Amino acid sequence: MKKPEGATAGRVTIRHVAADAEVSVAAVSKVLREAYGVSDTMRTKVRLSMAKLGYRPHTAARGMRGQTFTFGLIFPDIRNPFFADLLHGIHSELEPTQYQALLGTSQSAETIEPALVDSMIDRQMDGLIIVGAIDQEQLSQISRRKPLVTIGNHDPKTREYDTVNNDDRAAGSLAVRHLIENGYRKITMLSLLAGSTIIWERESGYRDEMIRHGLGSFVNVVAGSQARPDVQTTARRLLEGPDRPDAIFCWTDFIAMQVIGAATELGLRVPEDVAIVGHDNIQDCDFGQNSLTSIDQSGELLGREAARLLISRIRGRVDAKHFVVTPRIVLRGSSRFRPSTDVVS
Amino acid sequence: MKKPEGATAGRVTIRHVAADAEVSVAAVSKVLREAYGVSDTMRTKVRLSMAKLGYRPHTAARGMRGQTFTFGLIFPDIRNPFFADLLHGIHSELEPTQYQALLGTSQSAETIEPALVDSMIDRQMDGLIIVGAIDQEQLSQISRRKPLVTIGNHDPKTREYDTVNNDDRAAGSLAVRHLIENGYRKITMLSLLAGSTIIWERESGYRDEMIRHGLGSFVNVVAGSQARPDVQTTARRLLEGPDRPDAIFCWTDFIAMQVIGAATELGLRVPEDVAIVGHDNIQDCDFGQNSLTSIDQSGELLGREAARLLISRIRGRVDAKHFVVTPRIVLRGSSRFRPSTDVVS
DNA sequence: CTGAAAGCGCTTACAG
DNA sequence: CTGAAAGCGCTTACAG
Repeated sequence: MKKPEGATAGRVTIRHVAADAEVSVAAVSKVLREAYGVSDTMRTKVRLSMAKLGYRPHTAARGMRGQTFTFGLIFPDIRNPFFADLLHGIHSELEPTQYQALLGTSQSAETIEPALVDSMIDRQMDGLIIVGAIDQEQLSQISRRKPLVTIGNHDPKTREYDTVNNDDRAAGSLAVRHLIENGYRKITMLSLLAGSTIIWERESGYRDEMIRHGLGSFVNVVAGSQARPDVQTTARRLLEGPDRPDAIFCWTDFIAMQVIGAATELGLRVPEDVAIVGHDNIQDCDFGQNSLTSIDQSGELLGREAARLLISRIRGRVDAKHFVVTPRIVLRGSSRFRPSTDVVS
Repeated sequence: MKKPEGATAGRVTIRHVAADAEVSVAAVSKVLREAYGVSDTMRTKVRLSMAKLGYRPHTAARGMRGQTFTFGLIFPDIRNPFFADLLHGIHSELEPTQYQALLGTSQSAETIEPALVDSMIDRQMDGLIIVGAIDQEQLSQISRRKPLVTIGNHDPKTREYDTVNNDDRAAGSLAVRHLIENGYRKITMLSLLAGSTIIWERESGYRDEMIRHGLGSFVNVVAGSQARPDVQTTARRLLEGPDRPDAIFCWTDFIAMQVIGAATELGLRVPEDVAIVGHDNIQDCDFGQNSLTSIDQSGELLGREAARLLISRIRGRVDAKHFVVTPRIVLRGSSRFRPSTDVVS
């Protein structure tokens, strides 16, 4: 009585249902899977017995032969609040289905651990959604083993898996255009070292837009790590340097917040002395006293779409889909005013 | 070739390992489980073959008879950033083990859906960690089916499951004591409607400490929902009312941030006109321009401890453990100054 | 349309 | 210490 109960103690199985409905075990299985070739009468009988006995399918047993109805989610890091939006989107898409998501996160924000992928495959996930930086070769290998959808990995040519992305190039342009319209010129981009395709896209969007406006000589991409102390150092160097930018476009809000913090500590006013634009439009952007202009890429939408694609892929689709969502900019206090310019003009 | 591969295509099983090591299937299973009664020679042989063949245990198959090595995590809502801390703690504790966590979240922040619990049980989770409000009767039922640890549910008398908690009573006291020391008197608590044990504890900590300092007549607990519009309404009513409190202790940072936002919009200065203290000490407390005094309950520590308890419970412990962590207060700008008092004294 | 039987990859008594 | 065999709860050809 004190012993842990066996996994199957008292469990109602399809065998019980079959007996109760006076049909074969195979018939029950077919009803369960909504498979072809069951008469209406039989289906009704079986459904009735299932309800009556409170039958619940045993996922592990199903997983032995078929599907586990479980998706593996691989996130690089849960602490970036943007991922909460993604997760929310995935969950809401899955909610009406029988699928559920298993989330695994790396301890490091920089890479995806192969061990995590293996562990998901061991657990017979029906499919995988991988978020973040991981090399194409690895993805290609994974896709041969499991249906795969990536988020935040631009690879529009691949035919092996689906991709879901923000139009990151447009995001870079959007940030620059907004800043220019508000009179900023010396616009620096704070980017990520050891970046991924999304970073490169954002960088080139930034660069192209600067050049388009004749500001090629101000193009300056400073790349650092995501570690908090590093960000502080980089931000301070940038803000205290002889040639302080008048605006900084940060590759993610998380970093932008820290840059604002550093600027404030240095006695600089945002946006009067330096404007800041972030990316992701996380909830914190207008939380408390924060007011950060940011590019919204709708994590929720990206998550929903990824879940949708994975389901359709599991259902048999084999051609690759590449979903891109167009970002929009959300204007807030961190970039709104440009007094010096206003005064001049 | 275009068909989805069977779950077991080309898989290396214990049968292959057994053949390669020239031992029985049962022997391989024993080595795998580090079970009793295998000679060193045999263990070595088997391990060698496992490595050589790249054997990986099939979780679903193990789940049919024994453990799945997977924990089910049930969170009320992923969007409160405090949960990221919990998750992080759980993950870091599990990392060196063979256990993995499956996270399920409710769409509603208020309650745990029973369907979620069922789904976890169907998936043969070895144990469950449930975070947040859920009634004791339901918990008691669940604990009869699965090893269970709760976080954020005070029930020190139960013998059926483990609990991991912040000392929420101390938290309430701590907030009040700090505010009083800084000269605040009219301290209101913003609490949660349809609360849980943690809320009640915080409320009584607040109340007791107020009374202890002879401020019983200022005791005022205002309870609202977590929905954003509601919070705005409640905050505004409180701040615009005839009898504005000079300090507000909010049951969670998430709410505190919104109260600060509302105060700022109303032209009130924080902390000069009204001090704010939150609870959870989430990362956002000193993110960007935020500077929120908050009670730190170390989500990471709570998460780690919950994971540790669940493992030991699965390993056979049957007596209930109740872990309580003592909170500390982290002082920041939102409650630091009390000019009017300073001037008077 | 319906069902008997084999089998998925493990674990667990049980016998040697 | 070691292994043969039954069985966990399903699904999947296959035969009727």
